[in-house]
Amino acid sequence: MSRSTAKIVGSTPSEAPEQDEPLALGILPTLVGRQLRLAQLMAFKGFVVKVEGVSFSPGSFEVLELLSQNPGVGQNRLATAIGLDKSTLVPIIARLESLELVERRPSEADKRAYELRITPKGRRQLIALREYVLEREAGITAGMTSGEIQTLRALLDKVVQISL
Amino acid sequence: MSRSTAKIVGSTPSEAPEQDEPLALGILPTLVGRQLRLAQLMAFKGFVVKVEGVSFSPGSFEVLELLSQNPGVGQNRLATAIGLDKSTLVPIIARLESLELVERRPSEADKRAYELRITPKGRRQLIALREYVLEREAGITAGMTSGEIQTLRALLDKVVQISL
DNA sequence: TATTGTTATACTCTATAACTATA
DNA sequence: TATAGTTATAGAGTATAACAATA
Repeated sequence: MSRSTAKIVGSTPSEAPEQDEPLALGILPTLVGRQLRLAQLMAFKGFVVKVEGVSFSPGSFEVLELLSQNPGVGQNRLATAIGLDKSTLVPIIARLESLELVERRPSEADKRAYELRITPKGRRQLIALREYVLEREAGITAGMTSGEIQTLRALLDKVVQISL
Repeated sequence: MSRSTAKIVGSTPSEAPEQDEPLALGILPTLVGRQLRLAQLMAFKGFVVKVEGVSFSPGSFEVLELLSQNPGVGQNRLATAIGLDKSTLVPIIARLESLELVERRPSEADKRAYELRITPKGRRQLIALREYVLEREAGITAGMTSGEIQTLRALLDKVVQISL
């Protein structure tokens, strides 16, 4: 991946760089947006959890975590909370249901709706998933002090909030 | 729709939350990885530049920026610098070429290779693109002091470097 | 009329593998 | 054998629009 060696910025070389030297990056390294993209790419590279032979994406983990905290919610509210469209959630829930990690029960109060609950099996796997996720976290924040981690979280939160 | 009105904070509620209160998020907000994902999502939401009726993705911008700094590079090195596979770059370059923003010239030294150069037209549009990108940057970092921005960039850089 | 969840569809971004033409 | 670039293909991940049942 790219290296942000501080090369000459502001003047354009007229010849191609030698094969072994890194490309000049111009203003790219100064862009928070790009750094955000690269950092996120790195953070999720190879994110595949395997619990009991089943693999999970970050999205599935979030669904299980939210269901463990909010038993009985419907798909609409769940989608909104994760920041996805309701239609996007359909295949995710379907898969989790077929794995018997999530249960869909018709709501009695509202016959259009379903109540989603995590099953005991789902809860067991969630515990293993949390462990994996926390390991990844440790990898992402390796080399940072706990103060830096807190700062990073706070600043990222600002980015998330601002653009809402 | 009668539900328990007991609000349990800090432990897992056994009933679904009311419609109007937000979902309990558990450990999710403490995860830097997730914050990274959300922040990136927000930062690039609706990123579409229109210059002279042509729209550009963040990827196209990076290609133009890198070509303006490194005239004559080949697609392989360019792909590596952006962090993409060489095959992924093919359609991007093809589009930029058909728009006459980039020129592909067969290398004389290596008959397998092409030398990529940004055209004058491409350079003009790049200037407009830079302006848009810097506007987005301002949006992303709105509400931050320049010290905070520097800190954020440094911490994101740590994430990028660490995982290499 | 509005909302819940589903379906059908499609777009973006990305990668892998196999190919060609050179090196 | 290895490399530059292309092609074909496929997989995430996401969205929009239209629909049936229900509110």
